[in-house]
Amino acid sequence: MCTQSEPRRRTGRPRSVRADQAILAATRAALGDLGWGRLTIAGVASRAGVAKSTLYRRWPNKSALVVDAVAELFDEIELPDLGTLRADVEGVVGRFAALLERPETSTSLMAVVAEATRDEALRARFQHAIVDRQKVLVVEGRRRAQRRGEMAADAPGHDPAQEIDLVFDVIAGAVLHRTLIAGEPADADWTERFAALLLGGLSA
Amino acid sequence: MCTQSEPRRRTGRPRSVRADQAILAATRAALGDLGWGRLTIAGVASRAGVAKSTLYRRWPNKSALVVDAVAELFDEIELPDLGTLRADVEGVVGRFAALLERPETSTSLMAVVAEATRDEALRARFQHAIVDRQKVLVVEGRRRAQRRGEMAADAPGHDPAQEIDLVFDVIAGAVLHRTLIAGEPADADWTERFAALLLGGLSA
Amino acid sequence: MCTQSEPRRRTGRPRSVRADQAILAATRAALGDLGWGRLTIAGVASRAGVAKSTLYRRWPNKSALVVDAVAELFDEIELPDLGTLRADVEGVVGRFAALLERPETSTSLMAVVAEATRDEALRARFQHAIVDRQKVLVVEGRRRAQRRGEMAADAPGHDPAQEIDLVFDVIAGAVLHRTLIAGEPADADWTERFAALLLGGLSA
Amino acid sequence: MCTQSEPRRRTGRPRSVRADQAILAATRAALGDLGWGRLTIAGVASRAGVAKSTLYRRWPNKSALVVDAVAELFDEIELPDLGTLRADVEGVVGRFAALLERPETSTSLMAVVAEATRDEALRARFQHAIVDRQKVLVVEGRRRAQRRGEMAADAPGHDPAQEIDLVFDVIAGAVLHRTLIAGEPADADWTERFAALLLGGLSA
DNA sequence: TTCTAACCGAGACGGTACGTCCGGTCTTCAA
DNA sequence: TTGAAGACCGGACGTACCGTCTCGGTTAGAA
Repeated sequence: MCTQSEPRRRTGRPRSVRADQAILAATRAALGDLGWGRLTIAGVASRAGVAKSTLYRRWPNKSALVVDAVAELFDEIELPDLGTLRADVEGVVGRFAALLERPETSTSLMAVVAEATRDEALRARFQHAIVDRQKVLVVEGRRRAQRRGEMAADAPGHDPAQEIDLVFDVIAGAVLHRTLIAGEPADADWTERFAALLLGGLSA
Repeated sequence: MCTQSEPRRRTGRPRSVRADQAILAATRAALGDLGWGRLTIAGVASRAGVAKSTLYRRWPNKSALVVDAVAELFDEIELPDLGTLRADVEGVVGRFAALLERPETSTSLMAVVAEATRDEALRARFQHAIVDRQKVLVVEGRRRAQRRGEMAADAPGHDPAQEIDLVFDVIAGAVLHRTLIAGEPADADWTERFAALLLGGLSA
Repeated sequence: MCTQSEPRRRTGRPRSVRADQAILAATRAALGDLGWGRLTIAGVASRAGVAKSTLYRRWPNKSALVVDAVAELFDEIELPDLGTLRADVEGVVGRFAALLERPETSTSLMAVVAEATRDEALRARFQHAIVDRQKVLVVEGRRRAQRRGEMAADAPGHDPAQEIDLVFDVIAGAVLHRTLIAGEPADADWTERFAALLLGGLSA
Repeated sequence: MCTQSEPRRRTGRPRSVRADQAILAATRAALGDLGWGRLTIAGVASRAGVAKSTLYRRWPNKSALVVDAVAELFDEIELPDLGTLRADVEGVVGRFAALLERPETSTSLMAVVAEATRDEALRARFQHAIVDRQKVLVVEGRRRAQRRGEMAADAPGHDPAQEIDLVFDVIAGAVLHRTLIAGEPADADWTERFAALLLGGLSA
């Protein structure tokens, strides 16, 4: 959501919680049907059964709305412990790829990134709502692998942040490129070969 | 260019060659200044000192124009033989990163990808003008490494296309994610660590 | 006021009397500052230090509010006996002109008339609150003139209503046209010449 | 029309003359159907079969458009020589009243006056397009009456402008008040009595 | 005194029109 | 035929109000 961080006022009619959800759902539906380019604020409001002004009271523009609408999809990603590091990697790749293949995601993710290039506030919102939410999966997978003994524990004076970022860049970037730019599916075969490459690199 | 493949007519006033270049240059300048979202056709025409109709005679719409304008930037990438596979990998990563950090590239590349999600013709144009042009660098680098003996030669009945695609996804994807999505620079340190990871994976 | 004629309920918190006056005064102030076109209900409420709902509980819409706000100004007009018919005519012209030259009157009177063209209820309210209140001045002035012998008494079987209406149309219309449409001041000179013309016509 | 006074450029596609007329006609139709308050720019454009931007290229806002649309109606008023001053007066009163009783006129005239109170440019446009156009009728009627010997010729050193203005205020104002404010028809009977009053005043 | 109905402020709600902007097409004249 | 200029249609944008509504809280008069 957009303005929830503020210390909620207590006077006046409270904002409709149903409207929030209806708008976000309508946004995702519209993205799936029309894509980013054809998506219209008025159209979203209409789908949501809500006045345009109600929508603008919550989000300042199309980009911010879409970020929040898509962010909710990323909440769904979880990584159950699949027993081995290889399985965990393949699992997260599969889930991320599945997400990117949904029409509402693919069309909007890149458009938001493009907008964010010029809009610092949007970039921050995007980072917080989507990117950071993904990175925890890498952190968690790494912790498990260390617990299982598949990876060495962190050296005492060593910050693993750089390594995590790099692995995240490689995983997320590869899936992104495969599905959205190369336009090929990240199917089981590709996933397996990618995991082999990554694990080989990590163990070297 | 867009319509050059057609069999040029002979009658009437010939098209101004200067206009072509002026339009593409103006497009890149406008992308750098304004980003994809604020770029307007009329603005580009004005910068180029050209009428809108002159522009539309050459490109069917905004996306196609931007693809061609950006594609020219990718022509600049070349990969001189740096002596070792590791140096070649670091070289191509560095060049690609430098390209993505130019404002006219970063803002437009993702926007075009987003548009291409819904527009098959645009996707094809994008593939041909940008993606394929990059992939040859991987093919070339691989050939050199084999010549040097750093990589095994292709097995007789084995098609290396899959392997090339995967490596391309990893390289391009990682740089893309690092620079545009994570918003961090792909500096020398990151590049070195990435190359180590990739080469480790390849040799495993 | 608007809803005062109804048989006041007895229970519950009574309406604030101060609010009534504050709203009407704020309306006149806003009319003077902004004119009819820029006047907003929310703005009036804010000036009056009152909530919008408090305002809507009393008046059904903008037009009705403005009619009542302006009507109070017309209550101020009185016609002291100035000794002669000519002086009385000049007196009423002067007072009416002074009223029309106040910014809150000039801007709103015509706008209300325009609205009333389409709204029968508003027209009735306007007639009662403003027009009729003016006409009595003509009636009173005529009675005085007859008493003084400046005009002949009414013939027994003759209804003077038509004559009164006509004179009212001429006086009010001429001042209105002079000040609001021609945009010229109804100064002493014009008033004198107008009175001469009217009295000439009446005595003929 | 609005921008005709400028020295017409010669490059580019010329403005559609049909659009001008279609827009003005649609405005009058909409005024008649809906009145000033409900009239919508988009609605006018739609009636005229024209894009909104085409309309805004010609008129800056609703008021200016309506002034021009109504002004054309005033062009229709002419005063054929009816033989006597009395007949001429009754004639012009009748025509003016007929104009004010048309729904597109009555609803918009006062609204424009209201707007003009705050907008000097609009006031000037209104003066030129409507008020001045009416006043010539008084000038012309007066000239005829002098030619017929019904009125004395102008004294050599005397400027008749003041007298003309006054008579214009009385005629136009009375009809206006009768029809729009009092809301009574300016029928033959009223017209006759008004003419008698005015002519009595003029000859006195 | 307590109850209670109507009030009050604040502000969100569904609507609707505004005036601006831009995309892509068409029309004119000149080169 | 191309080019420059600019009007054309269409339609989304984000803003501003309207008149209604829903909150929590207040304030008399009735019980």
